[in-house]
Amino acid sequence: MRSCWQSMEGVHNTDCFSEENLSKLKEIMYDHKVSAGSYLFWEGDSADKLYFMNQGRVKITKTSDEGKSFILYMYGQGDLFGQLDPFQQSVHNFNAEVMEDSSIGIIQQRDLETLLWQHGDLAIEFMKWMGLMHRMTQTKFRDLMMFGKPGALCSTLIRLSNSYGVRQDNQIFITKKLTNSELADMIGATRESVNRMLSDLKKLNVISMENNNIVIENIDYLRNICQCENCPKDMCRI
Amino acid sequence: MRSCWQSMEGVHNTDCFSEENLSKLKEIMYDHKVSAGSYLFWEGDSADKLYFMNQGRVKITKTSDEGKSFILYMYGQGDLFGQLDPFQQSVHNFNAEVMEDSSIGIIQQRDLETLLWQHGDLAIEFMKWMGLMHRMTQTKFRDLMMFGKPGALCSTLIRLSNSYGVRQDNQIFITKKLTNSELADMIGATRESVNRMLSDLKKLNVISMENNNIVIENIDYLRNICQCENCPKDMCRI
DNA sequence: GAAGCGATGTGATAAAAATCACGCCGGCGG
DNA sequence: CCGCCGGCGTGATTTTTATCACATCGCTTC
Repeated sequence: MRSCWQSMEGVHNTDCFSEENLSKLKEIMYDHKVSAGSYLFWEGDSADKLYFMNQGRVKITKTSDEGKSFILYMYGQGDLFGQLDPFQQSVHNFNAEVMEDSSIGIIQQRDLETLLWQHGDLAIEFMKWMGLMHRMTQTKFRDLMMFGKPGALCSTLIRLSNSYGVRQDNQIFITKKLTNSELADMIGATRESVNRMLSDLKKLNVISMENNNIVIENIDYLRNICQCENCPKDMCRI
Repeated sequence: MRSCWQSMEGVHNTDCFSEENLSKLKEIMYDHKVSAGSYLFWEGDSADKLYFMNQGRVKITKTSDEGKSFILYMYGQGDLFGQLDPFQQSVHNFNAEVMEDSSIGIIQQRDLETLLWQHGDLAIEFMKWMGLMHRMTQTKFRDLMMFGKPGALCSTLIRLSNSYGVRQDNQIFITKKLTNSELADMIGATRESVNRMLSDLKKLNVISMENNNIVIENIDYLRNICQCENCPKDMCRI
């Protein structure tokens, strides 16, 4: 029962899997509890696992020599991720930092490979999923490169609304708190710049704050800034 | 016979395929000649083909409302590309513009799907390839976001050297001519900025020009600027 | 060989974004 | 209740990058 709060979730990055195949994947998972601040993997670690978020939040990051960090993705409940190359021994290029105490299902590469060999239709859905994730990366790349920092921020707010938004009337509540520094690291800007851009958006009544959560009041304004093309919601994510 | 010119090519984005499987793919291709300036597909077109470059060059681009354009990829001989989601009806987010008269093998989605169903090992190699392409996008994304425009340019020069470089002694000749505007569109900068950055690199003897081709004289300098981690060459491409 | 054209080179200036330097607020632990 | 700390807000300044405005160069074309 949803009452007046209609969640925009239910859109996950695993929507390309059938119920049946998703549960096949779940059968080969081993559940782990991991606590905020720990790391699932570090760059350089061998990439031989997939991760499924039952609960919690994880960010995929990269840190430069000077200590600046960049958040490539943020994953929440229902998301599947990992450096995704089945049948390949490769190495992580990014870090996976646990942001909140989380419950995560871990799939071993060899178990996945066995399953993919056994079930052709799962293999096909897996390819769909890989393709979807790649397109997500590509469209984010475009948004962050082409429209300046304001465009990058607006794109990120729209993506947050698809990943974590709950709609009420014409407002969208972003149900995860994010610091300005985190937002900055998601778009390759500084905390101060993000702060000023958010202030401007507040002045224009494009967004507002409700006990430290961002509320989107005018998503069309955001869409306009980053020339949003209304991509499918399972692709336009954080 | 290579004599003193040792090509760095032979590294292609299809290296994850076995000879046998690559020739299976070639069997279902239909060869087309396309001329410079034409488009293989436009954003919005349905994405139901794969393309294999026999000869020539294609760039994948996006144009903003104000007319600025961004080059996401450039593909040359031996490269396979396309919006890559088998078993999915999706739509292109980018344009594919033919840069030189080209000979391109086109694979229809349904032919690919049949082949993938028939040959499990090809499906597996196809997944490897998809994963490799995604990692290429991710690492480029990182390079272009984290190290300023000079870092983005240096990363691009390194990637060009992996895609089109020929090594002689300590020099690497980039065998494709690129205008400063093209370089600019690859890194989200302006022609003038690229021009000034290239001038600086020339003054430092990091690069030189040999009849309008870039020659890399000191790749370590470039690596340092973009904190290059010496990723596998089949991943670190344009 | 003059005109036209696309590409390069470069100064001057403007805009965008980062950096530096604080003050402030709210929660938390002693 | 006080001190501390992490996060926020905001001016002033600097750095980075884009914009504008031309000059030049090499090539093609008539």
